[in-house]
Amino acid sequence: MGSRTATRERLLQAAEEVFADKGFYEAAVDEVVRRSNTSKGAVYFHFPSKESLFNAVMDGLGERLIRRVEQELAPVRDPVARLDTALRATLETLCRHETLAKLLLVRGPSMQTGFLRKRRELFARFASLVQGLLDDVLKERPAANIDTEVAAYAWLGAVSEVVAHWLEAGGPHPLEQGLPTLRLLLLRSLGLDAEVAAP
Amino acid sequence: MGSRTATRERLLQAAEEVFADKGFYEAAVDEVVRRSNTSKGAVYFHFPSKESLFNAVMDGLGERLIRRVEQELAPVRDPVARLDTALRATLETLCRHETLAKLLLVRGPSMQTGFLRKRRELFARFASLVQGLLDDVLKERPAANIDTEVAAYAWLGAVSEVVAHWLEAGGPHPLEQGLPTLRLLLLRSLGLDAEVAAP
DNA sequence: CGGAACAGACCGACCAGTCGGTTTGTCCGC
DNA sequence: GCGGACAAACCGACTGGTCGGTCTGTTCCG
Repeated sequence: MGSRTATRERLLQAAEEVFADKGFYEAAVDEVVRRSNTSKGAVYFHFPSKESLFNAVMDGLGERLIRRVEQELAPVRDPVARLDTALRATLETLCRHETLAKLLLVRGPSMQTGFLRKRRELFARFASLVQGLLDDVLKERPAANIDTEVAAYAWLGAVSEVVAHWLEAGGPHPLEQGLPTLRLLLLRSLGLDAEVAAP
Repeated sequence: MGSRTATRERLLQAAEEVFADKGFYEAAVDEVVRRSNTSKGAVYFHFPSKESLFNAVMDGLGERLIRRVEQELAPVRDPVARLDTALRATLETLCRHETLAKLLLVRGPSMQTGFLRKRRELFARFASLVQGLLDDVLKERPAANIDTEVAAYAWLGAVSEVVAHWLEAGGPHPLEQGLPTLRLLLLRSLGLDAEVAAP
């Protein structure tokens, strides 16, 4: 039955859950063991350390998130629509996988020095993607002197915080209440009042 | 000389530094002791636990930040100018006190479950302040259907992320490059193109 | 039989918190 | 204006528990 490498997946799955609701430090390796019905031996057979297990989890989640967004982005050509799509896809993905969102935006930070590097990497990738979208939009619209690097990080932060507020404190739902407002703010901030009624 | 309560300040000061560059878990109480030239006894005389020491630090910083912004806000009457002032004051304060910024926006999260509550509290206070400012601006301008709660958190997130990116990765400086862009995005997103040249 | 994949008892470092003791300040009676 | 009694503030060696990581098996596939 469960091929040998399936154990690795069970570990990653369990680790994702445990890290998501305990954070790195408060999560005990033994808890991951319990929740995956494996053993300490299995953990340290597949991963050299707790930290590397964590990193594997984060890498997996980050990869999935970015890939998902890029996939939805692929068929869309119009720059404004691409921006729009990216925003929606990101919110959708984060809402659909609360574990991911919690780890990335709330619990993730609840970890050690090493995690900050991981988070930086991921945010940098995402930011550069967003920056590209912004550049494309602004290419033909002299929308004023906007530093698109700053703007990209600002938007990452905005989305993160809205989702985090929902996760932590039961704030407005990112998709239902959040998306319309964020969309409006985003388009407006780029000087695109006309496009408010796009698909 | 050093009155009794001065020790408490030394402890808070040292704790602030240590927590800021180690995070909660990687910071050892003994390190705080070393850096404050006191003793373990002093720590546990003034604070019942490591966590309460941390909370005291966070409360102090949060209080200072909010008070500073409210203070700068006090003499300003025009709603748009108030928004503008809040943005600038926040960025200035965060840049001037890197320790504060690190703890609040980067390292802070690197702590345990209890911190999330503290962070939530602080962000909630700040968000409600910002929401008030937004409401005032939008009161007489039918700037469309913006959920000001969402918008407030979005702006907190935007500012946080820009500052964090600067702290962590040496991104654009929040005041020099960040402020102009953030200001533009903010005003634009509220439909205020005219005011771009205010003081 | 050999080795890869796992099980789980065990170890030891690390560190928050304790506790008996020492110092410093304060207040009183004389 | 002084001793001494009491308490608040502080010191630092020690401890007790926790948890990441190891190590000695055991299983099972080829």
